[in-house]
Amino acid sequence: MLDLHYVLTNPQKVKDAISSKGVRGISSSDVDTIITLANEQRALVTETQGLRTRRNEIADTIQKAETPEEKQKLIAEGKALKETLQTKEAALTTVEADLFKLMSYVPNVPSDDTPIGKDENDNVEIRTVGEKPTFDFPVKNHVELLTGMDLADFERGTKVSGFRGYYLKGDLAMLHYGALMYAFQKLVAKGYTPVIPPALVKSFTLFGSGHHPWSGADVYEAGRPDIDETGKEGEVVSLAATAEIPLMGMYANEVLDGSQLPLKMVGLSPCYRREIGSYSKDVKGFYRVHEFMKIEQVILCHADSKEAEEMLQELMRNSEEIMQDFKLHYRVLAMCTGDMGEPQYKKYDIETWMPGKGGYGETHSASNMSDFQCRRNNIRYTNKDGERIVAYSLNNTALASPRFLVALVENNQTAEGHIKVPEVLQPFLGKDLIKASSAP
RNA sequence: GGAGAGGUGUCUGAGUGGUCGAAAGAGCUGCACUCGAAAUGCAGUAUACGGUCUCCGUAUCGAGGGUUCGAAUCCCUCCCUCUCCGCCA
Repeated sequence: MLDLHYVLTNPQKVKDAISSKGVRGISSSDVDTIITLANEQRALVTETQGLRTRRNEIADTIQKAETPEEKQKLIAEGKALKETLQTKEAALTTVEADLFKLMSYVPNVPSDDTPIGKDENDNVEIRTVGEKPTFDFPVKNHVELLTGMDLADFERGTKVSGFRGYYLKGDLAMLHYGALMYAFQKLVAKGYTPVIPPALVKSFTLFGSGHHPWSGADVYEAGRPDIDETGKEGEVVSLAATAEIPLMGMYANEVLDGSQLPLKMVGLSPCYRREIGSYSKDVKGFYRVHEFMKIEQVILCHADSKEAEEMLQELMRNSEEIMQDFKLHYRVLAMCTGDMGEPQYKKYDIETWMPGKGGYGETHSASNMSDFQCRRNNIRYTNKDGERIVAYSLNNTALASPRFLVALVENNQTAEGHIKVPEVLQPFLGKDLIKASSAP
């Protein structure tokens, strides 16, 4: 959510953001509606407050009334005033609801250094790190490789879980958790607070993170646990698509001590995505699945664009180090306006080389949200002067598995059909090579 | 799943229709006293919003709705917490 005052004073920037991001659910002309509604809202607030002032005066003087006639007169005025007030309050409620609905669709305004563009083709490559590996034998994609080694089972995964279901087995299961643990430990060593957050979350958290209202159907609704005998349903909880959601919700409606910021967290959680808009995309293998594990970094920092930029670069360094530790080749892209999503102020993706498809695949996504999420979640901090300021938030993937395994196993396959284990992960498996015959 | 108790400011805790944004105590801040500290005394100490913005107003006593000229207080619905029993990884 943007600050209403910002929208009122920078309508053109907001309109530009709506069109350059291609935001759903709102058009540039709605910004003018917002301005109109905001003016109406303020007028109605002033008016209702005046009416309430008079109501309170009446209530105050009514007992001091000298004569019954005077008292009756005041009661009559109070009754009439109550009706007027109710009408005005109803009007105000409507205006505020309309205003809130439009405001909830207003995207964040992208940073000045964000490339303007329509879709992923307009993203800008910032750097590449490492070398594309060369193979003197025909490379297999991870599906062929892992199915052949009996380390992954997509057929039974689909039998049990449905479309995009999978099993990780044997050394691959160990590699999965070993890599996650490696990344988790690395971030903890860097001073990030490790957090295992709930994956079942209330709706406000999805609004707070900026997933709602745009992502609606892509979120699994996990049910209504407090359904009663009359069939009346309680509050819906959803399966979080990322730990970012519960980690942002964690401090909702709280005022933090400014001297404690930046607050750095690393969350490990299962993630659930319906992938509604991606039915026909990446249907094979681990690249796009409905449930996976992810280690996510989240930072809450001061409302300072310089500090936020430093934090974004730190988040990038952390994730890149992990990829470098795994000896994987990747590139960093600056996301263009059309590909960055509504809540983002600035966003980078890391795409890792995947020999099986002969191309890069997104493995990390880093965002500076400015105060967009914190305003929706009402997360503030007190500064040195005791003022309450809406905080800034940032996040980046540390490691998402099994997607990253696509890159890891494909890049480390050998002519003999084995998979080399990166040195840093060897302690988790107790071996440096996963042999084709080693799977049960 | 069964039974009971309760949700008031930073905390403890009074308050059962108007004089209550809310007693009292604690805490915190400032001042005084002191070589300094403790103790003591005095004063201040919620948040959000609106305005004619060093001041005034409005709202907030778990949330929402209702009754009333007027609600922390009465009524309804919901949420949450705690205790005991049962079940359970």
